[in-house]
Amino acid sequence: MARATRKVEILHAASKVVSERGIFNLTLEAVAIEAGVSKGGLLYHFPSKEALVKGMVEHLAANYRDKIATSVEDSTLENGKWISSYTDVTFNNPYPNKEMHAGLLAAKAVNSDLLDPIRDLYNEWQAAIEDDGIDPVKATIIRLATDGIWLSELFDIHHLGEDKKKEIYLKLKNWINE
Amino acid sequence: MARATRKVEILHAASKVVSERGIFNLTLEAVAIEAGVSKGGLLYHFPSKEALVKGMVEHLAANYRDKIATSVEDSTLENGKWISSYTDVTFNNPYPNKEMHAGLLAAKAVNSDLLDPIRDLYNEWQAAIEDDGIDPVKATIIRLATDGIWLSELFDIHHLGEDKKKEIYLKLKNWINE
DNA sequence: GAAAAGAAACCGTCCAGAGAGTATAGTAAA
DNA sequence: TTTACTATACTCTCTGGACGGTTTCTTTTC
Repeated sequence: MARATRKVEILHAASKVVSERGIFNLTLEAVAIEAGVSKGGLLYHFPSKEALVKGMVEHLAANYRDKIATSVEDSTLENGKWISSYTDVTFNNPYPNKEMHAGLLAAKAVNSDLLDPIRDLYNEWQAAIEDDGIDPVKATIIRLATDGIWLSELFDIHHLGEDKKKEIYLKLKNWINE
Repeated sequence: MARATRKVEILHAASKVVSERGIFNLTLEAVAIEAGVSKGGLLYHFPSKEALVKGMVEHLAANYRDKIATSVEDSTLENGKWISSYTDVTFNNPYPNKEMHAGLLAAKAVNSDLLDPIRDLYNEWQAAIEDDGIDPVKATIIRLATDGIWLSELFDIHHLGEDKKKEIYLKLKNWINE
């Protein structure tokens, strides 16, 4: 309805196509149909496929950044705000992760330069994590372990059960304030 | 020359194409040229694109499994053989990782079922790691952290410097025997 | 405040190019 | 004779993007 919404709807549709049908099915027509828009309408908003994927990445990067930033602001911790927020959001927010998966795969496939917004994100977070009031090596390991779960979910390679995942989450969180 | 070699050469060529030019350039013709084989010759060995990607995944899975198995056999550790080997191989072996990246991306793009050999690998390793004589949660976290580095290298998102990477490696290795 | 004008947000078709896979005829070596 | 190819040509399908509409909103003018 509102105008900004349509673009976002299209981006969600694109993510959905990638998630459910794979990158090779990320065609303009498939996205248009999924979004309930004609091909012409899609191209009005995103003049090329690359522009569409760029939109996906930028959108999810902004989204993810906000989530983490909000979590950091709400944190009452003395030390380890950033790493704690990163772990919380990434472990407990299946939605942005799904979009992230689709966006990453699409960008990697279409044009690696499109990953720049993600690179910026990671540079910011890595810097914050290393200046988070706790041992930077420890903090980085916690981040990496969090990303490790991500990798296996992205490729659907190995799923730790929910219980094991929780154990790991708790151990990591606990380690922050050790 | 030898018959088994040609197939392997083609698989390497395919990985190279994916690594250097992205998944969308993984065409039969591109692989054939890269491998120094005609398109007909390529199709003689791999009758379809899917068969080619299947070959890639199976080859790298076998390769990776061997590397880890050899490392485990050579290990003199009482406890933590598996997790230690996994970390060693993954940190210090850029070659199988590059192939792994290409194979994963190609399989994910073409047909997720092709990832089954990787799933088998991970199931085996996860089982071994949980029965490795050390706290299974700790061992799993070490594995995940190792995979985390992987993720960022796969997407070329963020590179810890070699020095930081080494610090992390040492801390993880040290943690095994703590 | 109604009508006209213009911009924004779409729709639907067409086409050129590319790539997967087929077909086929031939070659070299073991 | 079989295996392991080369080389070329051809079919068939799909897809990105161009293009020329049409409708809906917004603003201006009288």
